[in-house]
Amino acid sequence: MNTAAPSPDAVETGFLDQAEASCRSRGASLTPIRRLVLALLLRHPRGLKAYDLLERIKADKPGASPPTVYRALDFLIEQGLAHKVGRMNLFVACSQHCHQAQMPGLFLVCPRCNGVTELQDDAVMGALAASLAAAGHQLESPEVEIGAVCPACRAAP
Amino acid sequence: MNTAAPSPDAVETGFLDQAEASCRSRGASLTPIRRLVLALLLRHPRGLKAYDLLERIKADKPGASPPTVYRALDFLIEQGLAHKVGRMNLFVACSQHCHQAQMPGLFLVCPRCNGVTELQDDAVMGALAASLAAAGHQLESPEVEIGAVCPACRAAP
DNA sequence: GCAGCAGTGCAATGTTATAACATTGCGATT
DNA sequence: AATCGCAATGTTATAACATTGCACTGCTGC
Repeated sequence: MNTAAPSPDAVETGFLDQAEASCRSRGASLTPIRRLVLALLLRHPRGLKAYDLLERIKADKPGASPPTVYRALDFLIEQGLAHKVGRMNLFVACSQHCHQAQMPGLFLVCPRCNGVTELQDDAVMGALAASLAAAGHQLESPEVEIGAVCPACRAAP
Repeated sequence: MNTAAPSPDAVETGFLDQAEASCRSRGASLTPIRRLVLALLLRHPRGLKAYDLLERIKADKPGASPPTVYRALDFLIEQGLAHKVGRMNLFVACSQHCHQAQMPGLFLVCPRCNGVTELQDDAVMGALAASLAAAGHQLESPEVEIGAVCPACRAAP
């Protein structure tokens, strides 16, 4: 239809294909179910709950059950393609390159709208890592989740 | 028994009394149930799950039910006396002075042993706050929870 | 063929949290 | 004293989130 710019669908498909390749390179496979879950997460940047996801999956796969979703999510999280927002039992796609970059990233979770923003700030992360190291601790994962009210919700209280 | 140093019980009671006073000064009251929950949390620095707490409360209050616990926890959290570890659905007493200091504090949560360490690092927190502000966000709460392997667990894998 | 394994379907269950409504206890007002 | 108002608590049920265990399928290498 449109050759001037890639359509959103094309962007999504591109991302999925890339994710698939990246999985394969690690000996894992992005099966249809997993790909579907990832696609759903990509389409909902605010994140989705496991059971919302389940409802949506059922449209394609009527037999889907909780384990279907959780298994797919575990896989995606293992592969660095998705994250769980602990606070809210919310899952989001890691649409950014945080898993490509070596530097850990910040996840800003808005408690009002559930929006998740990924923020890259090497100065902060460097300071944080240094401080943890000084205390003998070691960052668990490259994603640090922080509760912070987003600009939109700050403006409209 | 021992007049040379305060016993652990005395320390705990002192802390509870202090908490009670602090609540009263804000027009809230640390009722027996709430005090009991706080005491249990203090005795378990690794944190407790809501239903573990419930079991223990039942020893004193056989009629206790889930809402009993959750209401007490909500209250304690509101008052800055306890904190929920989102990741693990774990509740810990805020034994430190993080609620007295103006500066937000870091909560280091070890994913292996569930231990929670409170860390005060103004440089990191300052940098973090500045970075968030630059992105238009605002820290939600003065407690920032971070998954980090603790020294003990790092030493003994 | 068929042993082994990753992925999936399915049922049951476990765990965490809240809704909804009734009741109690206590200080203030009349 | 009777009543009201209000915070806290009791009680029941259920919603929401997550896992376990086992059976089955389809593939890959022998």
